[in-house]
Amino acid sequence: MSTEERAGRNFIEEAIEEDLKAGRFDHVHTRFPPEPNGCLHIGHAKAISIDFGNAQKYGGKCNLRFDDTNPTKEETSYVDAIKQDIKWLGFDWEDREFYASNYFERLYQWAVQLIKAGKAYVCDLDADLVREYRGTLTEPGRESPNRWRAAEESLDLFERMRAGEFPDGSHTLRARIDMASPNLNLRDPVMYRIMRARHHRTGDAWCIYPTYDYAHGQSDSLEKITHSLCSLEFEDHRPLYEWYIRELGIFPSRQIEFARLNLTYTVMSKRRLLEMVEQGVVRGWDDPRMPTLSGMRRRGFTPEAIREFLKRVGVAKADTVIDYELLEHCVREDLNKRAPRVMAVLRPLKVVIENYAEGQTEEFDAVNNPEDPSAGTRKVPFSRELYIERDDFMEVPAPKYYRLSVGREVRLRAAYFLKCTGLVKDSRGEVVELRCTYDPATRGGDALDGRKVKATIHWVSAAHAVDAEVRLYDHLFSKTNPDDAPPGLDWKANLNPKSLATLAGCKLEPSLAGAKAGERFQFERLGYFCADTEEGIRGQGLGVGENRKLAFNRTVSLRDEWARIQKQAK
RNA sequence: UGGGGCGUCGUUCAACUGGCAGGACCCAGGACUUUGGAUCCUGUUAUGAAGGUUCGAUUCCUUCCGCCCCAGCCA
Repeated sequence: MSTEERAGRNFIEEAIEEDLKAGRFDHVHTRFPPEPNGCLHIGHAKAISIDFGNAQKYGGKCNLRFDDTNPTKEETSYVDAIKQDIKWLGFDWEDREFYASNYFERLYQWAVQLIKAGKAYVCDLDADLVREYRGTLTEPGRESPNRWRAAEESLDLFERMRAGEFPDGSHTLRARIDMASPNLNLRDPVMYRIMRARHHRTGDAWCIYPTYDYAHGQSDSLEKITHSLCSLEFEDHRPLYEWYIRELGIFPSRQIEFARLNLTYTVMSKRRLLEMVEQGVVRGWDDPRMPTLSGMRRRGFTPEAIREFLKRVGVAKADTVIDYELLEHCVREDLNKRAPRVMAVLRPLKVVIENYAEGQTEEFDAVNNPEDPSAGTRKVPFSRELYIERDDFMEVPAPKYYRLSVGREVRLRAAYFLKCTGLVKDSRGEVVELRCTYDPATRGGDALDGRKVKATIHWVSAAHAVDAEVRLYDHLFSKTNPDDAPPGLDWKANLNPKSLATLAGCKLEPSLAGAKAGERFQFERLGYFCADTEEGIRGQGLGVGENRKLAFNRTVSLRDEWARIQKQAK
């Protein structure tokens, strides 16, 4: 292996290669182990790409395993959503869809084995007492009164726990390890708790459920996972997983921990995302402002852009907060290459071309994508009355503003030069219409006399335009770090009240009338937009039939030099 | 205070394991442009601190400082 190949390798890849070289494993088998208690977010996408990515890279396999050990929080609907998201991201677990709940009987038998070996016991302490006996960070814990109870007695009690003889919370099965361990996870951790809850897969078959800590390592072991990749907070749990594996004498996976992904201007914990969903701060898990994969999908992000983003983010052990701008950069880069250009006027201002005959129409060929000649051209209708963007006209032009103003000439994209000759105001003094003239000699956008214009603006023929609703999204939080809240307030105080702006009555070029849900476009000079999948017509795309309602979500704006200049001027 | 981790440009990842600290994003200039887009060029800024070993330290040693995680019958 050349030095070039070695360089740039992350620490997980180095570890895997060491293992392969040293013969600790002769292949690579990983797993992605979500709990079906919420939807996947971009942080999970990092884990997915590490788990599936390393399997791919080393010619191995990656399992999908639902860690469903807590029936009070888990639902089948989340299982389905998670599967959909992983597929969408572009990864495939083939037929290896597993559940920790598949192993309940096996885990139970192992627990029995540990009890018989004197390594586990039934404890009668309730939750409060268990906590009290555990000690603190600096003081050792105390032994449970039942710690040395005979194995036969524990066995009997454990069987009766399973049989449903005891009320919820009255007993637990605990591993007998070390109440004085500086690692609290080793102070006789709970293996089983009594919980009368219907499980999404096993129904009412069980009234005792294994804890995650008891189930996880053995699940990996059962699946012969070689490399169990997880996030940093489980580092302290590794000695516990290894204890179970050792005591049971079963296949030892190697756990390697990496830092989770954080993004500026957002929160990334399922608990908080759930809270926003439940409190109606957002419209659901797939609200386009959410960092969930379903939200990002609806927003218009591509799986390719997300994978590229993750690649650039890298893998390390230091806590990280990635600039949201990097994500934006990656979508723009991807969509620039693939999204067809169209013209859409979000805040319409009417233009009447005085020297263009009433009732006359013509069509122009507009380039679909200057980055991709094979994308071809389309027809765009033109007529005497147009809509242009309000922002593309200034009654009193600011310095360095070189769009339209009375007396100025600009180019209408793919059409003609247009000169503003006057304006019409309403009773409140607001400009409601521009009077203009066009130059017939500039058809297609070039002046034969060689004269130049400083700006090219987009437009839509009023008579041919289709109406749509367009949603403009901004950061969900107004601070880069939502936790940076005033004294006494929490992260919710930093919710951005302007994270959603809904614009009705937007005017789109007619080619957009048949846009299908999920289709992405560049609205020229504005940004990338995605036809919404929720509103409009279920399944068959938008803009047809009785339910006609076109709606687009802004994925990301184009980089905006003018906005920068304005900002600097302030 | 116990244990486990982590400290390299503003952000993130590198530096072939002792040899000129590099890339990407961001930012600032400029070129080009029928998108103030894209593209291209240029530029600013970093090894947490102090000692030590060495011809030479981001890398090895010592001490210190800072940040994150752990006291669920959550995962």
